[in-house]
Amino acid sequence: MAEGPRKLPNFLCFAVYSANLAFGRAYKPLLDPLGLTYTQYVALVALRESDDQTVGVLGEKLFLESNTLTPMLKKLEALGYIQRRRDPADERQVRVSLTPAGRDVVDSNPGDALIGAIGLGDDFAAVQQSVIRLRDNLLRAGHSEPDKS
Amino acid sequence: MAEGPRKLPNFLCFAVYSANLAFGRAYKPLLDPLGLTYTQYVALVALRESDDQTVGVLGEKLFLESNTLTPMLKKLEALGYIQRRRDPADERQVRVSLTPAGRDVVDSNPGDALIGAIGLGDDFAAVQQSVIRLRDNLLRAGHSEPDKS
DNA sequence: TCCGATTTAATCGGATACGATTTATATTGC
DNA sequence: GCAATATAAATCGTATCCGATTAAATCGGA
Repeated sequence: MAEGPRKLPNFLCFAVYSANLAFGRAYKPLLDPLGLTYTQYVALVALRESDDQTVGVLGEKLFLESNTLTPMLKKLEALGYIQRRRDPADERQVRVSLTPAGRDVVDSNPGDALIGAIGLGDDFAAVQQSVIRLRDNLLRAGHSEPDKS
Repeated sequence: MAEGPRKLPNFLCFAVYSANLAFGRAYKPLLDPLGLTYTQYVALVALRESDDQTVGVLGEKLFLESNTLTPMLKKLEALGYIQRRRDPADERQVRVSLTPAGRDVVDSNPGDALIGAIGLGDDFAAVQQSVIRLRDNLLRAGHSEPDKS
């Protein structure tokens, strides 16, 4: 996981870990006035894509499962930003949708205030693609690793 | 925070967020046999750099504070991987060092098993530097933002 | 000296993550 | 049609994160 000397700054995993912390802290002053946490905001962005998503489908997009999502979605419902209801056609599933208030909040794009702070310039898209590729490679490796051939 | 259409895959923050989740999941099978979590392992790497670091100095390296570190360090101490003791010259500070067992664990470089899974090839160093730059820019923006001139 | 301000770590409460289990519903095989 | 299986979400316990507060020790100025 590290290239040169085995110190923290040479660990790619630590760069990603600490960058994630930094994003959370940068978003906080933007989201606090809305009563939202960073993760809750990300969930609202995912919910903007379509109405009546199941918890499972939402979890695939967010790389989370119901153990994490259920409490968060209940909180977002209590805040009035989403609606949750059992699917009448399959009572096992819960369908989640933005309320008008939730759509207003997410459509205000509070993260735009950070675009200047990122400071990657023309590299923005390239870095984003690399991080996504890294993520997908790691997840793929994890899925197929239990293969002890 | 997003460039093109405002969907989750276009958010750099989400790429970083989900890549961090992916790292944690990729590390888990490597660290479970050692009884370590991902964050605990990162702390051990930071502790390898020098003996008798204070909680505060360690927190600067990890971008964490005592509210997060203290419970984690107590756990690492209970596992026998580190030693904690009050500094006799300044009883406010706690000095932390790896035990021989802790040094053995971290020197085994368990993360090396992931180098192949990352799959960034020659871009490894460039991506790492970009993510670090991104992190530092975000943190800098947060520190000076409370300036209401 | 001595008392207020500062510093350091620890504590506390709320919000994720996540493995493991549970509950409720749906599907399948016979 | 019904028991066995499978699936979806929820629940539970543990471990981070983090804002806010607390406790203890040190420092500093009059």
